[in-house]
Amino acid sequence: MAPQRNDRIYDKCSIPSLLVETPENQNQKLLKDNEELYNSLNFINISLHNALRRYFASGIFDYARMNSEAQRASKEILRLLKWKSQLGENEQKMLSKINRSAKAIVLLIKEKESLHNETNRFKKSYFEKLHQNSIQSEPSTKQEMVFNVITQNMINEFGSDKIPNKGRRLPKSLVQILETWYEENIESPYLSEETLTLLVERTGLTKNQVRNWISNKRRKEKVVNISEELSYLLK
Amino acid sequence: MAPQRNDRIYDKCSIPSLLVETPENQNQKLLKDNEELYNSLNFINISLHNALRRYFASGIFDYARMNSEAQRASKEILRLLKWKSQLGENEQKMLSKINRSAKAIVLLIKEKESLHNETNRFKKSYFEKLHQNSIQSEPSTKQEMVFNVITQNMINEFGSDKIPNKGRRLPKSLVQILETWYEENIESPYLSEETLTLLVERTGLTKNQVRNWISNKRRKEKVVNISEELSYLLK
DNA sequence: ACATGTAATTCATTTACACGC
DNA sequence: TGCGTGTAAATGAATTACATG
Repeated sequence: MAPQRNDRIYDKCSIPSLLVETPENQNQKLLKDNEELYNSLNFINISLHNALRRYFASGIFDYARMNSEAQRASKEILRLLKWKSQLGENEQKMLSKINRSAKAIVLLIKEKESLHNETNRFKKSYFEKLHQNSIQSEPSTKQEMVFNVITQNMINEFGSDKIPNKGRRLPKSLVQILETWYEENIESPYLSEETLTLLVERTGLTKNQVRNWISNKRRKEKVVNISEELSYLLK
Repeated sequence: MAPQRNDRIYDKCSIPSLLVETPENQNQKLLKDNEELYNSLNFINISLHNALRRYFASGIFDYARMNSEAQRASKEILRLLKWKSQLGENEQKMLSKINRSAKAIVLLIKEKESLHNETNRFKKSYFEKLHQNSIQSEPSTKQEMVFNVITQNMINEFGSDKIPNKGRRLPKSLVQILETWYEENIESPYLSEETLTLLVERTGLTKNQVRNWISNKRRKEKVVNISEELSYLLK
């Protein structure tokens, strides 16, 4: 009934499963028609695939390289896809693989970005508090190191500092947790002290953030219900 | 197939048809329960209805008054509607009537606004061209007069001046015309010289605006089609 | 703690225009 | 040329935070 927004395709396929098959070995028996298009697509697929494997092998997230690789791939694909009527079955399958890899990369990038932002917020409040004027938060050239050093717990501890976050989206994964709780308790979506603590633990958000989210959610549902109600009689 | 955005409820009921019934006479036989709520709603309905009738009787668009009246009504309604379970059938019907009137008023306001904007653009280019420094476009306190004085034709004639309009929405009614043409010619949505002239006449837009719109529409459809294609194989 | 109002922000979409073919 | 493509600017709806009673 309630309009859910989070049905994103690339959440459904796990990233490790993308890496099971090595793309170079697939479909060695090629086709006559569209051979060039197929080869171009295959090349893109391999390069994306390698980018993902590189990351999962080394654990190092080369943001700039991965980003540019994904960007270039998606532009190249759109360039190739001038006329969809030209696409054979094999090209479609290859596109599907490319799409999955590219979206996995985008997903990774976004997660890193949001974690990077939270990291900066943490660093800022941390340094402002303890070393008021001595240590300036060093210009972070190594995003991957920051990512490895800051844990969720550390963010939780310092998350209650007053850095206003008005309008800034919460990470989708956290919203999903809240959304799930709300749907499960749709009959009476109000927080007890225990559920509040539980959700604070699960999400790493502050009490106020959880309370606000649930409150805003109740309001949203209400508005949706009312206007459905009203428009019902409007034919 | 193509996602249409323009299915707005209040486009379906013509405004004059709203004015056929005089609200004071309806439903004189009242109910015991919720009597107070019903009376409040009825009062709002009457005031909105009167605003509309005032406009259609006199032809004068009292923007500020109508706007504030509609705003006040919608706030009052939301305040009354704290719990939808308290709504009886009569209250729902009354809400339906109120909703129709309020939306008609909002529609009127928006149309006036967009016409007012076009009017100002016209005046600006007109005066800049002819009376470079003598006549400054007078501060327009009388929106309703401007609306009555400027015709679509006058706007057409001066619409080809170079006042960039990037990102500014075209009036919905014009977009509807282009949309209709596009759907009718979906098999080959390309403009000949004659169809271009026809659409320029019908919409009052410039040749370039029509060409741009159709071109942007082709691109949009293509992207939609491609991603449907891709997501199909993604399960 | 809640409903409600509303400010600040973001995101996808709309329109306009530049460039190369 | 008109076309496809890239992209800038603006919009408007949705998201989050916070104030009030």
